[in-house]
Amino acid sequence: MSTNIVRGPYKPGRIRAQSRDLILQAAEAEFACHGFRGATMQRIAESAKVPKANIHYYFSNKLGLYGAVLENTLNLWDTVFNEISDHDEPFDVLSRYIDAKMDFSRTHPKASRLFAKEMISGAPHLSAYLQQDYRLWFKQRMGIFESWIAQGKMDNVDPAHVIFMIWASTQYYADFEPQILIATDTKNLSEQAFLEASDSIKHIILKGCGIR
Amino acid sequence: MSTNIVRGPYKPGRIRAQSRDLILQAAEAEFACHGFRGATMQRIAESAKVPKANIHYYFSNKLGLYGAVLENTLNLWDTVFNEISDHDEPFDVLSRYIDAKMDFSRTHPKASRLFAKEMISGAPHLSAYLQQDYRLWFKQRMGIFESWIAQGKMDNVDPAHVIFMIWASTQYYADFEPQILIATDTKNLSEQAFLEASDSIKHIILKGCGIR
DNA sequence: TGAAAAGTTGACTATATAGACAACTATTGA
DNA sequence: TCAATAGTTGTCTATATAGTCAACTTTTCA
Repeated sequence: MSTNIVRGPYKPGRIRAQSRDLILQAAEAEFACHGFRGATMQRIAESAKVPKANIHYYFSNKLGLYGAVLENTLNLWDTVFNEISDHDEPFDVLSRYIDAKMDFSRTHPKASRLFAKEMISGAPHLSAYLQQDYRLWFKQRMGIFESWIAQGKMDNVDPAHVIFMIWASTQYYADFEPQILIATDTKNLSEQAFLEASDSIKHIILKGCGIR
Repeated sequence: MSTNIVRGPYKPGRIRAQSRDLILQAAEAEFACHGFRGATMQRIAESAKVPKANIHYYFSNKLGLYGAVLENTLNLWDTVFNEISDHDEPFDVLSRYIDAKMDFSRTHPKASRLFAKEMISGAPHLSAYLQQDYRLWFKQRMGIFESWIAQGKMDNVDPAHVIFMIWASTQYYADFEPQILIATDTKNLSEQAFLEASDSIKHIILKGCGIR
């Protein structure tokens, strides 16, 4: 006797590759929370509400999925930070940059955490991507800072450390949210809280670098 | 015919629980790199150069081992930061605190990363530990800052954000080392590099808060 | 309209992993 | 001295996981 296989309902009509996005979103959350090795395809599938086999229809394997998520995240990163225009005055440029980074932490905490996990793990999958463009971007910004210092527009502080402080301080509100919530005894970080944090960081960085 | 089991050499004479420390160290590195779920007992065993079964002799299970590593790390944390004495002058107190945190990042990067991974994952195993003492410590420090502000010894910046900036900036040099190495195009962070970073952070934080 | 392509699905397989276990060796201490 | 205890080790088992597969349904387009 041949047993007819009983299946769940076939879900049609998702416009082309909508499933792909569902999977990418679920994967982003799962990888951000548990890292590459800690994440499981099963949990990603459940979270995306698709069968696990469906993931393998869209992505070659776990590493391929992870790569796609990382690429997605880096693109997001770029589009946000390319909007920063090169004003001449350090006060304006840094104010805008800090606001933009802080806004990114608020609106894309999972992307920030994914990036952080990858870095803490030694950036095994990311280092290839970053080698080229990243250093160039960094060197250019360093140059701008140095010209500001030469023009007496800011104190003689190593620009690298200034940039690291900005990155560290702004990403902290996304990556270490639990620590902040515990310390401040609150349930979640409001948009208001982010704005206040942004103001404090701007005050300290700008004044601390002697920029006015 | 009974086959005699061939075994590797029995390694005797390790003074009591020396193996335990070997395992704890290996586990710290593995958990710091891959997180709780991404770490495997097999890799920890290989890294510690003991058979996997030996781990289960000292620790009940994977979660027990993780808990022991976390507890170890937290104790380390405490002993380092309890050395900070309560000077009256904010300049001295914050200078010493930043130096101490920075030194911790340099000498215990794995502990810092383990802590970071746990936080980014939502602190599932840690939140219970932190609830009690942590908030108290934080509130006390906040109070000190507020008295400084009232005495006109520093600008009126929300103390919470100042503390977060210090934590973020100092931990960054341990947690995001790969990013720093890529950006600055260097092989590793020397003690000299840490000292320079510490000086930059102190300059910006102290001046930025109007402390002199 | 109908065959081919695109997309979905449950079941399956091979492997990796956490943990249990029994057999062993060294150490202790009465 | 010798039995009890502490510590070490290879093997085994149950389960979890990544990835495969063939059967299915819908969509596309000539």
